[in-house]
Amino acid sequence: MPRSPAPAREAAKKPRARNARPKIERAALKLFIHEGVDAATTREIAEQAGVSEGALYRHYKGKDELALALFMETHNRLGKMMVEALAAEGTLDEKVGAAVSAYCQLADEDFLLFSFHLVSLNRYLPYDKRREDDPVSITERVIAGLMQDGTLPKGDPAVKAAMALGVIMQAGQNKIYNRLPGPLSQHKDAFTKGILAVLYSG
Amino acid sequence: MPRSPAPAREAAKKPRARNARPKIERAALKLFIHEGVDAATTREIAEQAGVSEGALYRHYKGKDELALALFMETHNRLGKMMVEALAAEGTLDEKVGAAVSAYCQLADEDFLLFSFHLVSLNRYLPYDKRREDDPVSITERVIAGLMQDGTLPKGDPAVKAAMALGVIMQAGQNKIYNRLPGPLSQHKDAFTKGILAVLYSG
DNA sequence: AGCAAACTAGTGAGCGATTATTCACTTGCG
DNA sequence: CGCAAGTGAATAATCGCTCACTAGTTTGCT
Repeated sequence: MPRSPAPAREAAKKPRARNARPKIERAALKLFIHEGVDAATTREIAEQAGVSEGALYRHYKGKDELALALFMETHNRLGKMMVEALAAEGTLDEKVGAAVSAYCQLADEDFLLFSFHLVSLNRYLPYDKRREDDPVSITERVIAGLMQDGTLPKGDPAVKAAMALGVIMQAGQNKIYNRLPGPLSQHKDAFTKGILAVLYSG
Repeated sequence: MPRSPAPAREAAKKPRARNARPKIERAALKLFIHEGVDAATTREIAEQAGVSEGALYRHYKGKDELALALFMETHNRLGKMMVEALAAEGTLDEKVGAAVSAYCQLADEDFLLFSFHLVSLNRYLPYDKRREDDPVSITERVIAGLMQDGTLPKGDPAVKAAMALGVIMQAGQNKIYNRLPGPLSQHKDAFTKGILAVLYSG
């Protein structure tokens, strides 16, 4: 008659995981970034997290919802940041400096989360339905205003916005490819000067 | 006794497709761009191309090889272009102007192929093993040289290269999102001025 | 405090659905 | 005729997700 548990001998039962949610999120981020959301399987995520597969579904409806939530976490913070930095009092140079600093800080604070946002923009940007306070639209409107009042040379605000954002976003991309060692903040002065140079060009 | 074909009556047999390869490539590009390589199924590609599923395997080993081939087609042309434009005789302004013109022309000539390259850089760049004449390395080396001889202010060539490339690459991205109507060439002067402004900044 | 019911969170085998790829066959051009 | 190209049903493998179960913690009642 086997006494029910009998934990004495035999391959010491694996202890049950605790606090699975953050483990899942970190593991998912790594796999999503390096393999892509579709290629990363729920089994891989669970294994990498040291958690069972079912645990994912206690916290998220499914893999897609997990990925979208991780994206939106950064995306929403980024939108707020941009509004705050650009709406503050001060010269254009100060505003750009503030926005760049905030962006670099976000990146250095949690580079995995930041990287996933950057490499997933293509896939998830359409989910940002607001079209009002998304980073690109904000930038465009600020630039259009500055062209009106003569601070910046006239031109196409959409083109200027793309170029200005490209200066720092491409730097982020290259950091993901390990082409820029060290924290992003290290280069914030270079980014600020570069963006301002683009803005005043024309 | 049924005569073998008997094509007379009954739902006029669908005519066999011809020249399947280019049809498959165009269909695949559209689906790869808008759904991603993993999400686009071989069935969808075949249907969109008006071709049977098996046809794909007459020309490619599989879906992944097809995607990589489409990426490399643009990637190799881009590498050659950069080398030609930047190695030519002339001032820095002329070189940048030439590179920008070539890039815009590539984009406008076949925007699907160009778009797929741009949105897939993350996935396929690691396949570019050369590390010698890939666009980013080329740019870095040119910039490093110009810093040496005093044409450009001293600084980190990797950062400058990222910022300069970002100016035009982000514009390409935004065109994919329909934020920049019309051909990219239309803005080549703005891109050239923006890139030069970044290069000289510091 | 003592105790058990209720609840929360983790488990992992298994299911249904989907997918990339194969292959025996067909077509039609040169 | 011979071969390159196209067909599509069949297949084997994989994957996301469900579910019945369980461990550990909190709650509520006496």
